[in-house]
Order: sequence, then C-alpha cells, then structure tokens
Amino acid sequence: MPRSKDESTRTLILKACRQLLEAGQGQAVRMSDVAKAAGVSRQAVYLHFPKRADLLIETARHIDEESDVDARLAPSRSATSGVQRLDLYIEAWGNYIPVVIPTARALIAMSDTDEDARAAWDNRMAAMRHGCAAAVNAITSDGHLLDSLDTDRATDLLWTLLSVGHWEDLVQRCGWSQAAYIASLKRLARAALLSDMAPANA
Amino acid sequence: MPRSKDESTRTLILKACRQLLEAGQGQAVRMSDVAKAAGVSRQAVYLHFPKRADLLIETARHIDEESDVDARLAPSRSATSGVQRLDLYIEAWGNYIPVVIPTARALIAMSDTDEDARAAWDNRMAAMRHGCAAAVNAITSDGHLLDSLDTDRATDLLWTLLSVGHWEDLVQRCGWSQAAYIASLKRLARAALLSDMAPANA
DNA sequence: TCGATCACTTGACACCGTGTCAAGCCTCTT
DNA sequence: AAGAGGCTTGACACGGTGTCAAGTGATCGA
Repeated sequence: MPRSKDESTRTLILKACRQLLEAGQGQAVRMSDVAKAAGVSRQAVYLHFPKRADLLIETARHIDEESDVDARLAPSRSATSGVQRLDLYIEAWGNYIPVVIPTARALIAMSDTDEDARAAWDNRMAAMRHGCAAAVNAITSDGHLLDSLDTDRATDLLWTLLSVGHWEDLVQRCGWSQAAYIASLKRLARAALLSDMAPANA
Repeated sequence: MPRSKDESTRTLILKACRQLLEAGQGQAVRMSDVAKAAGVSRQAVYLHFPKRADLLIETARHIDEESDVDARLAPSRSATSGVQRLDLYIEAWGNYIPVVIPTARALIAMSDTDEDARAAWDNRMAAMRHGCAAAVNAITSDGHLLDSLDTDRATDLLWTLLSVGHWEDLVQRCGWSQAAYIASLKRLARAALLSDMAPANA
C-alpha cells in the first residue's frame, strides 16, 4: 500500500515527528516513538531517514516549508529605513522562533554528539545572521549605527540578542508573553545598536 | 591503599573529570573516561558518585570552591552605587563563566534527560539571578532604573543578558575576546536598564 | 495474466554507555 | 588474628541507535 501521493509515508513521519516534539515537552523523542505515532514500522522510518539526525534536520526543513518562512521575512526586506528593517526582522524571526523551537531544541541537543546535526544547525544560524547583517547594513547606510561599533560587531550583537537561547530565557523561563518579548527585543536592539542621532521611535 | 588524605580518590576523580571536560572540547565525557583519567576503576567512580549527574554536579561545586566564587562576588556587594554594583557584578559573573563553562555545558546537556542535573543547574541560575536582582534593586534605589521597567522585568532582562548562552555566542561562536565581552555587556546592560537620568560612565 | 518491483513489515542482532551486583584483594586498625 | 574500609575485577541487565535478511502484498509493465 504505497500511500496516497500527498500524504506520503515520508510526510507522515515528518508530521508525526514534529507533533511529538511539540507535545512531549523536553522529553527525548525516540525513533520508535515517531514510528508508532506515524503508524508505521520503526524500519520504515530508517528507510526514509538513515539517522536520527537526518530525521530532525528534515523535520526542521519541513516546518520551514509549512510555515512559509520566506514569506515571513519578506516585509523586512522591503523596509524603507534601517530602523524599520531592524524592527521588521525582529518581528519576523522572533515570531518564528516559537514555531521551530521544539525541533530546534532537539537538533541543538544532538549537535553535541552528531556532526551533521551540528552542521545543519550552524547553517540555520548562519542564515539568520545574514538577516542581522542586512539590518545592520541598512542602519549603517542611514548613518544611525553607534559610533563605537563596526558592522561585524553590531551584527554579532544583534545575532546573539536574537538567539533562540535568549527567547527561551525570557519566554519560557521568565514567563514573558511573546508580545512582551518582541517589544523588549526591539527596545534592546535599538539601545544596543543605534546612535543618539537615530530616531527614537519607528 | 586508602590514598593520602588531601588527595582523596574522590578529589582525584573530580579533578580528572574537570580536566577532561575542559580538554575534550564538546566531546561527551564518559564515566570510563573519567575513571581512566583518575587512574581508578570505573566502579570506584560509581562508589563516590552513584550517577553521572552526581559527578557533574559535584564537579561544578568543586570548581566553585577551587576558584573561590564567593570572593569573586564580594566586590559587587560592597559597591557604593547601583551602576557600580551592576558593573562589578557583570565583571564577577562574566569572568567566572569561562571557568565553569565546560562543566556547565555537560550539566545543561544532562538536564534534558536527568531531573537532578536540571534541578542543580536551575539552582545555580537562581543564585545568579539573585545577584542580578541585587544590582537592579541598587539601581532602583538610586532612581536610575528605566521608567518603563519594573524590577522583576529588569532582573529578567539582566539575567538573560548574563546567561551562559549569551557568553557562548559572543566569545565562542563570534570569537570575541573576554575583555570585549565584558565591555560590551556593561554597555548593553546600561542601555537596557538605565534611564537617561543615569550617569553615562561609572 | 505473469512476474517483477516497490514500499513496507517482522524479527533478529550488534554496539555503546549507564548503572548494578558479587566476589576478591590489600592494607590499616585493634 | 579478625575485621573493616576502600578499591578492583568481571559479569550482566537495560535502553536506544543503527543494521540486516527474509517476507508480504499491492501495483505496473510486458
């Protein structure tokens, strides 16, 4: 029974994996769990994803597609000022974090032991960094970057402020609402990057 | 052969564990590795530390003692202004992070699967938070806290800025020097917490 | 209609790291 | 001489990953 075309076994597994990661808070999701949840044998999972790392990596990609990550980032790309670009990027990425975080956590945990997982996560973080760099460049073009910062350092700073760890700390450990997180990050990023010459509000 | 008193087997194991964690960058340190490094049987390790989590927790405590963590924190406690207390606390904790980070990483990794490890790490973070709260309170007393923040939120913010994740991002992933990290964090914390009324330099 | 192939199932097994257990050994104490 | 403490040795159970071989049953092409 080769499955209906649009609900291929592969997709079924990815959805099951995602769901388990989102449901089982902090619990390690095993290959057998995923198989059971997908209504498929454990070996079927290995047929599609040779290693656990592959499954997690592909689950992350699957989430990217399902939640149209490109569309989320579009607004910031068409911003008309550096500060606006900064704000819109923070909104886009900051609101995407809660979507990927369960899978991201699993991937990060695997990074300790698995080279592929590590590379995949680094890749994602590099991509995110490009967005940061773009915002910093826009701010620099406007002449609003803090004098004491060069663009690389500013990018480093913004990148770390937007790290998933920071989100986890504020939202999950401190119990901030998502809205409060976004608002705070906008303030923080401005305070960290902008010179006094820059406009105080967007 | 019951060991010389000041180099008890227990201490030998703790030192070996610490050394392995510091040397083997990112490699998972196994119980058998520790035993071998301590020149002791694997069972001897289990005799002193029933679970791997116990070993890691005690290693962290051992590091605290060896590097006199209390002495490090003393200066910030005797600060004469809020801003100074903030600076001194950032220096104390920020310079301690590189000392504990290898053990901390291992402990954090275990937190995913081990409840004791999780509790131990949460404890440490709670203690760190108290230092943050003290600094925030001192700033508040001086009337320098940003109007839009209450003390809890300000503490949350400072606590997340001082998280080990933030340090890892800037120092390990972005390659910042420790000095640059400390300097940047002082700026960032001031920008995040202080009102315009506050003195610009310490 | 036969037979090949594809997609999956079943069940076994190796490997690794953690944690447990039992027996033995050496040395220091009384 | 007896005991006890502190360690060693070697075995084993368990759980999770990853592998392998054989088998099943639809579907598709000749």
